[in-house]
Amino acid sequence: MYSQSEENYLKAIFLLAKGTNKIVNTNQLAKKLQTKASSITDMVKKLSDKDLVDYQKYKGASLTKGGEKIALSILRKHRLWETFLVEKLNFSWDRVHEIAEQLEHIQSDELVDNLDAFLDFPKTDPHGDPIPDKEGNILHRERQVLSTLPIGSKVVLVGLKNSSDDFLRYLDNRNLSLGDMMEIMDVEAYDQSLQIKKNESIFILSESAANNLLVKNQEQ
Amino acid sequence: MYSQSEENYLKAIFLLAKGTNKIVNTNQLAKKLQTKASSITDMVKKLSDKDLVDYQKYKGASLTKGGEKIALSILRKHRLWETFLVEKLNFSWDRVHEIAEQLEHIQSDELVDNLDAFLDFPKTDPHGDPIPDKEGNILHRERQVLSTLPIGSKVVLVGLKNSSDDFLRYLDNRNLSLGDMMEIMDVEAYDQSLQIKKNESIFILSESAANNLLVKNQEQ
DNA sequence: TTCTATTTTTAGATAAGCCTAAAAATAAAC
DNA sequence: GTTTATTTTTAGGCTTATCTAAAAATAGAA
Repeated sequence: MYSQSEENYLKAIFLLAKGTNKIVNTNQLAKKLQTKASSITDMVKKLSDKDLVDYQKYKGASLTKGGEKIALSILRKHRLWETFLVEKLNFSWDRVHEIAEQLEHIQSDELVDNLDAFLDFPKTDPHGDPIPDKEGNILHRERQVLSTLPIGSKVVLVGLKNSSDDFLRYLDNRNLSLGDMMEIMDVEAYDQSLQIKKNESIFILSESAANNLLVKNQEQ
Repeated sequence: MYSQSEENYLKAIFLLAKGTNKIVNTNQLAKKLQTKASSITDMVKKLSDKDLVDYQKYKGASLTKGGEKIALSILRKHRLWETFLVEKLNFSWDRVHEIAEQLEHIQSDELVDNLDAFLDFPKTDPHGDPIPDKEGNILHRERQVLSTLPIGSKVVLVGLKNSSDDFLRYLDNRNLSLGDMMEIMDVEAYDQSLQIKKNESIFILSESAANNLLVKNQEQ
């Protein structure tokens, strides 16, 4: 099939384009893939020859239908494995990314389907990101960035814009997990920090944290 | 750490030497690894430089302590994953080898330990082969080849000398699984086939099948 | 023991995926 | 609208793991 490298490039393009067909440029990819710009050019050309990306010299690359299909299947595997690691093997959510980066390249449709069933067909991974189904359909739930909401909003934490290990541990230290109910009590005019009420206790979130938390209304 | 190829070579040497420190020769390895003899020579030299095998030109290779340690850790992962696939993901025992060949190369000690615990520290894999522990200790259970036992022996099926998919399906078709109690009723002088009683029903096993079945006495 | 057959090694080549350094194209600044 | 800075591509090289074909060593047969 496709090599691990090819799969990683396709996934990176997908994630940088955020699911749209936006063009992703060489330097962005080099940064994401921790490699040199010249390596990106080489591989993107190769992927273009295989009709997995559309590539225009000096402009950048975007996924074709075929490339997107592969990217979605890798993402599906990554997120299913992350779910497995957290739910079945008791990993904390900040320890699973690296291992899932390896597991996502295991080739066996039957394995993925059986894993999906074993996990009872989860819709999102431990970080709240949607898991594409077998056909590559991905659920886009209504999600808003916490920092954009007005005082008085009652919300549920459903996802993270940024899932860096540091941020995940920051949330752990504040006892914040997906599914938590919260209310915005106040916003500090000076630094945009938020006063949050959760289970009758009140704590402070920095602006930057609030920029990375995705929530939905409690009523929905 | 070590590349997938290196790991595969070390595992192949271990399996061909059957756990002893016997010397394995180039052609054997080439056949096992589905590659050319010249490739074997190249890699074995490389492993020798890294002190993972002892290599003598034109003689063959055997594992050093260090090489054996790695081989055992790969074998441990392979057999744990096979157990996972059969027990948790409902794979049949003839479909797991190929997938475990991929999974055995995933690098994470924590993953292996957590998987081991999740499976409740199994001692053998679905084919009856012993699973090395974390330190590389491997349990050698008393196991005898069925065809070597006398008429009247009452035994339990505990392992397979040969785990080819064809043989596994042969056993499935005869409803034979590990743990089954059997009694040798008769041996045909002409072709050494065995008359076996299991749960009050009688069936015939060919000599070649009996050569590949490992059993222990029921009393043990 | 000498000749033949088999096994193993060497030498040189290839493909994938990466690199560095230099050249070319594009974007930004004045 | 030049000039300067940045981005991207090209050219050539390296490493890993493989291969083929030829040479060397070992094993088997007469």
